[in-house]
Amino acid sequence: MQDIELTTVDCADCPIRHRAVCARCETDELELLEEIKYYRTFEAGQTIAWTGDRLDFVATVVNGIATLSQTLEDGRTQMVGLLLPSDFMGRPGREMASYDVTATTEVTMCCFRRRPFEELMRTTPHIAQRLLEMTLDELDAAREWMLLLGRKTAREKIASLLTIIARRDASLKLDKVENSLEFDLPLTREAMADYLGLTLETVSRQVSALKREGVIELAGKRHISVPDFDRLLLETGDDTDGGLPV
Amino acid sequence: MQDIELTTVDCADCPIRHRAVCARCETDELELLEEIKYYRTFEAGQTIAWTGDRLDFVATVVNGIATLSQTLEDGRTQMVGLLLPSDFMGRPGREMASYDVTATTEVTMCCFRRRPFEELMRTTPHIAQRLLEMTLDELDAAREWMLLLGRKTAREKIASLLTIIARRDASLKLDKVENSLEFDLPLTREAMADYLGLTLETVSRQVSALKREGVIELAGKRHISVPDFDRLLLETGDDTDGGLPV
DNA sequence: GGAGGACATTGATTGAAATCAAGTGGGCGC
DNA sequence: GCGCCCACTTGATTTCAATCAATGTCCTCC
Repeated sequence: MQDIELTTVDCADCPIRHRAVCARCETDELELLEEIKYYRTFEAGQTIAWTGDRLDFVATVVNGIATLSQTLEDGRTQMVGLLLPSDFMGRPGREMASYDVTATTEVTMCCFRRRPFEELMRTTPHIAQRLLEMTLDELDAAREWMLLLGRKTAREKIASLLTIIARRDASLKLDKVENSLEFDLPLTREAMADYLGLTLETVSRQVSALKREGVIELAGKRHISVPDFDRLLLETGDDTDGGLPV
Repeated sequence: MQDIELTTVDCADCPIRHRAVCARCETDELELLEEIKYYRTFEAGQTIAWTGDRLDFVATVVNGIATLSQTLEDGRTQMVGLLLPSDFMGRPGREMASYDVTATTEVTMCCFRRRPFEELMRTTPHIAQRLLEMTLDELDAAREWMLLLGRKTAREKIASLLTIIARRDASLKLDKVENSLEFDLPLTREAMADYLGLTLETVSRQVSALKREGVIELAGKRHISVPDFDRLLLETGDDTDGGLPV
């Protein structure tokens, strides 16, 4: 758990200022946060917390990718969440980590000591409001993942994961979602397998199959290009229509 | 969606007063809620909301059981949540239902029109605080379910479901959790299958297998008794130790 | 009391993904 | 440049759960 103390960045210049738990804060509220925040960096592969560890801070991912995962006695593991920039880690009111948290890439986190943060939540409704909103979104995402884990085929799972990564990537780059796009996979085949409830061999086979059939193209192991995004969407098994109101 | 208007019960007499979204409210705050609340009853089997429906209320389950489920284009369905007494339904700030909500038994709900409720959340931090807490708990439950869906065997899934129902039942009855206990299954085999990401035949086979091996005993289709709860726990694949801090 | 239907069990067979087992290929250190 | 390691691919086989197909068992309603 050795890590590097970083120069603290001014909240006003923070790249995720408008999406993180502090999104709704006014300038004066930001100043309060600014006082209790500190940065930490974790290397790729490093464990940020183990299930059951005492965790004295909560944090926002500033950049990099981390995973949340759970493990059964005999070692079977399931990833239960992906922490991307602006995502929040830790639970106010809880002393211990509920999941294993691992840095997939190098990760920088904006940390707050838990006690002062809990106190701020009480006095600053904007923080609690935003956290509720983010938690509700995460719950929706977890439930969508339940549908994938419980009912989708291996091929649909892969297509769904690629879709999600492609969308997120496009939104970060502020590209409009064109029908063709490309991106890098931030996960190993094994991490993909842990996310999708598959084995790494099955992941590899399905990626190969999608490539063979021209749904995706590979450059190296990790760079994917999708010539026809609608075609990929068709492979996810999801409703194709957006589900807009009547 | 036809339903029966019930005589409104005084919040102070409400059986779930201390566990629901209103748990933290003071007497004066309860009075505000009291003004905007109304009861609705849904029959067993009735659909409370379809995904994408406009939903002008949020609600707390007072009694009965309802399910949240999602469906793929071709009809495969996955249950993503179980609403038990005191659980909250609907999302402040969202107009449409995100899931199909179905009454499994007869269900009574304590409803609040969405707009006034959202307004109350803004002015009454105790409600927002409690809702955040409940949402975080649901997120934990959803993630535990992801582990089950992604990595457990059919037998482990059944054992896990029985464990959860047994525990909840014991907590409702205020029994101390003895090593032997009994309860009724509130779900059909099909609903169990939808929850566990299995087919109803597999559910039936695994229940039969656990019975054959003496892990459980059946009286009728739905009444289960567990002679040795630890034995059942062993079948869930979960860590046996409670995961207490070091 | 019997017909009909919903819910459940059980059996036979198939099939998708896991498992077991070699390989391949690229990056890195020496 | 060589070898090694790691991430990944591919192949052969097994296995668990799905699927297809009968029954069985209540329960309700005439």
